[in-house]
Amino acid sequence: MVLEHFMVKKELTEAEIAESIPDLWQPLTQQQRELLAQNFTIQKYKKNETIYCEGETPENLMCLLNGKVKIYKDGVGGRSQIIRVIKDKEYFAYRAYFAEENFVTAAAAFEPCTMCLIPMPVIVQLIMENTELAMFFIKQLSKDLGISDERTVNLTQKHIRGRLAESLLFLKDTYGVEEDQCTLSIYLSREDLANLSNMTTSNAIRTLSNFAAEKLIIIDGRKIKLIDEEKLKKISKIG
Amino acid sequence: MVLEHFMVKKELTEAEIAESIPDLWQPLTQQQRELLAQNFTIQKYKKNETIYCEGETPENLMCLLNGKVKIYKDGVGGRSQIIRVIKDKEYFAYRAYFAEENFVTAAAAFEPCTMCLIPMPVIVQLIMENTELAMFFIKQLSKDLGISDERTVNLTQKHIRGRLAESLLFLKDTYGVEEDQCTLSIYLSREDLANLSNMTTSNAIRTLSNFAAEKLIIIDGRKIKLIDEEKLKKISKIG
DNA sequence: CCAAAACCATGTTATTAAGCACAAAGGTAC
DNA sequence: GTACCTTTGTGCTTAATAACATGGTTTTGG
Repeated sequence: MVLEHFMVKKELTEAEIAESIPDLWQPLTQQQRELLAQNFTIQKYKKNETIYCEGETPENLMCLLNGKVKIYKDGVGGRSQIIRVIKDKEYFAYRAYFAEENFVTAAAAFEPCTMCLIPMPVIVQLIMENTELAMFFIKQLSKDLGISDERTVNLTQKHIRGRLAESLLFLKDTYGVEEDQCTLSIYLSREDLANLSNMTTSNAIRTLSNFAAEKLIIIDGRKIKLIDEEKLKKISKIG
Repeated sequence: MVLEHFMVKKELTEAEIAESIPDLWQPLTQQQRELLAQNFTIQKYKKNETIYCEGETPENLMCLLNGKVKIYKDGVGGRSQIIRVIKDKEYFAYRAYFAEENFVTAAAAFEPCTMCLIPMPVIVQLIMENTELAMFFIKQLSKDLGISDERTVNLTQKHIRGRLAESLLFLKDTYGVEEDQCTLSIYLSREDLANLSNMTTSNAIRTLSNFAAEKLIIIDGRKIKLIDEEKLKKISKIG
């Protein structure tokens, strides 16, 4: 599947760039900002399009400007596991470069996405020149590692209901809700929900139906309303 | 359980320090080395002693000089999960400080251990002054994050035999073997082996016995000899 | 619009792993 | 040495989850 991207090396104003990637931009000197602006590319992806694959060599840091992205890993027997999800203004695709590895995960767009790309060598040069930027990445990686360790335990020790409840709450935290304050803003397939919660698609469907029967949620196709969040938290906590 | 440590702020020679923590030492200027040497403490822990607990506030970077350490997390229902293990010359206990969190894991000594402690504020100061050191931590965190992501999928998707086989091979890779080239250098309880492989102690015992019956390993108490490593790799791979 | 494909739902069965009970072996303290 | 506690080993039972089968429903693409 070969797909065309809009690959735009457009002359964005510095103000536009600054707003897109404030965490990266703010610590930089004027000279460093110019270097960054010269190496700043915008790229768009369609819904469900693959962004990168396991085994590929990382080249660019990516920052999601808008849309929703999943980072996942294909495990044994065709089962896929969603490792984390990316939302607006989050950076990704840089870990493997820093570790001097190829990607161990893949990334795909849940929805149409716009992101900006910056070549990793430029990022490394900026880190070398700018201590504050280095600390930004150290902090980001440290947080992600903590989350990953936490996730390992949650996915392995909690039971199905606990894992699904946790995923629903996680999706609310990450992508938020619509105007009614309870409909999740992301509409996932049952399969993605299963891959996020480490279970088979059948079990995601079944457990979701059970939650609906227990009036914890209301489901309408892919639209999910969280009704009894307290109860969901309890289910998530006890596993 | 309150225990006394040997807390030695001894005047180690610079050569001794350089040998203990080469990755940290090598990039530093003479002035930075002096700062580090002034803030360098040696501490010893007994077998099975707790090094830090979940929820505590991190204060020091630790480098294991000799011994073996487990980083683990207590999950639901008293089950414990070993997240990673530390060997000679590896750094740990710094992630939470960088992330500005309390520890989300705990650490304990598998065996009698000696380590050195360096206050995290000193480390941060050195990182701010020394780009090469910053890159060292970025790389280390990036590698650990990749390992953690990999581990999440292995622990969730592989079956019991695959997970145990993987743990045995992992222990060989990490801590090595004795002179006979096949006896694992680390003698773990069945419970630790279970916690490393995400299974109950009963299942670790049972599966280990099965491996022995299949002549893949020889067990003699806690001593484990890997006999048919190829077969173990195959079991680990197919899950 | 229609056909094909993908997705959702539900029931049934099979497999896997956990839980429990108990006995034997090994270590440790006194 | 003896008593006690921890660890290891085994068998059996039960619970949890995956796998499979089938039918309905929605979405997609021409």
